[in-house]
Amino acid sequence: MGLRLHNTLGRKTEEFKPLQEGRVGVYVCGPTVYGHAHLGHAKSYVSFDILVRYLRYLGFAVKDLPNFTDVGQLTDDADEGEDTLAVAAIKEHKHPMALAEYYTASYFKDMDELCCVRPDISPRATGHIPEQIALVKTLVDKGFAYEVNGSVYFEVARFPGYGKLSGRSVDEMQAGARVAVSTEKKHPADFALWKKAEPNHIMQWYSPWGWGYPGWHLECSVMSMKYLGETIDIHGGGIENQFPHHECEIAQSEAANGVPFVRYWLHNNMVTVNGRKMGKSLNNFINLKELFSGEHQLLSRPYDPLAVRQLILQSHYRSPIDFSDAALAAAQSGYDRIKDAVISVRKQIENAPDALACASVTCELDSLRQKFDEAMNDDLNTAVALSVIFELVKLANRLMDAGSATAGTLRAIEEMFNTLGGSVLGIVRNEYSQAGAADDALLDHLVGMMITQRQEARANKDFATSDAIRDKLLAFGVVLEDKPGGECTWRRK
RNA sequence: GGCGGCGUGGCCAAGUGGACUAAGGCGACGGUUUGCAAAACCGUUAUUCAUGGGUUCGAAUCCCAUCGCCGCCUCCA
Repeated sequence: MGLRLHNTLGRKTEEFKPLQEGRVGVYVCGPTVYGHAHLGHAKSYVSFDILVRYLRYLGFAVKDLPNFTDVGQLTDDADEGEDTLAVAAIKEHKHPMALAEYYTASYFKDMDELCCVRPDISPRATGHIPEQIALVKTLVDKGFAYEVNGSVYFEVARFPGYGKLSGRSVDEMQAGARVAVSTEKKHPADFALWKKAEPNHIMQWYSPWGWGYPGWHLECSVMSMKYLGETIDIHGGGIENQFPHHECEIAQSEAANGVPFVRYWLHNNMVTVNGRKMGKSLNNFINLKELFSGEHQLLSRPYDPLAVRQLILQSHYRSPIDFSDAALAAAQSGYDRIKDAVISVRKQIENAPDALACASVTCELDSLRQKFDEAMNDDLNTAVALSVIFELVKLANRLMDAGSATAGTLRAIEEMFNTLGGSVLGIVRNEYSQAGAADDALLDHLVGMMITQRQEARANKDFATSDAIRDKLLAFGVVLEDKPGGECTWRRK
């Protein structure tokens, strides 16, 4: 059985078959760059990073396309709606484009820390204004949209499929409408394709309807169409965007093109912090820089970015995840265990007897890989896939404890760590800054001197001195470990 | 008001009709090792899956009810 994905359109887990054999286009709704990336971004983009990595592991040529929203989206549907980017720009006394640039760089830095692979293309909304205008024109020409007073609205009543993704009907929404209805619209559910700009609006472009700026949902339709085609394989995003954002994307795209817009809709669930929705006003808002530095009142310590990644992978992307200091600490411990095992395996390869891999181990590795593939094929069950990595850790440690592993065996294990833990899950690095590494040569010598002193003290049964040396080094983050043969090794804490 | 989801050991979490006498991680406890540690390994840690009914030969998994929690419906991942 190949890869099966849960398709929000239809709410079923289906066999994944791309439109073109061997090639997959993935569009992911990216961030609005008016602030630093936070835990929610981490969950979403790690989830879709895993999708892309796994598709590549399966041999697909993947075109990966998360966008940046750098023209502010409206905060509400009314005429006086404010533009989030413009509001942030005014607060920070910067041009919106400078702001977008700054936070785009910040976003990439954080995603690099989380080991998310860089996208093939990161299209910006402001770079696609002519295309957006063209799409609005098409929709007007085809009778799906109407102009009122310099703004253009999509007429939902003309598109019968509206609501098929989110399972809502236009009538229900009208009944539950909490937003003041714009007087310009024919129907409350109609949404803006193009908005007329007031003279003081900073970001505006000239269009057939006068000066204005694009509506909320247009960029995703336009950019996915431009780079991936009229029908795309996979569109991902946060579950909160299911409605109205994705529903509107479908309406615009399908009305304009007359073909299905997206074949598989994937939505990741939300994060909570200590069991509550994360929000700026709730005093539980944690961004990634705070998480990595530990500088936040809800955190007891800094966390390794990959420990955060591991925590995300420990639950399913469609389940909500609760971030708490305890959960992060537990993930950090587990992550350290994997990291230590990988480092040990790599170190031991040089000293191990030079012989081929042991057949029984090869056999065990095969079954682990099979278990891993089955888990990932089942709608990207990373929790089970990660458990395979822990089984690999146990196997590796057991073999190293026994001291009989050949270089071939250890290389086979390392290869599994690199492929499954590294290439697919992204929690195993190619290199760790550790004892013996080139950039640590000086440190290795210095710690080596301390170890020699301590060994002398131990030989004289001067344990007060030997323990003092160990404690002092620990205070600097250097852990000493005595091995059975009397040898002592060190590692970073 | 409408829509959706969740409740599994001390904590996180997978499993969603039979191989479940419930994976994995964290933690705790005991053992091996150690001068003592650390790390690693071995073992123990849920007869039970919010509660009460029901369907079934069989239910953590399906149905109904009750309680509790969360999210979306407004820019948001």
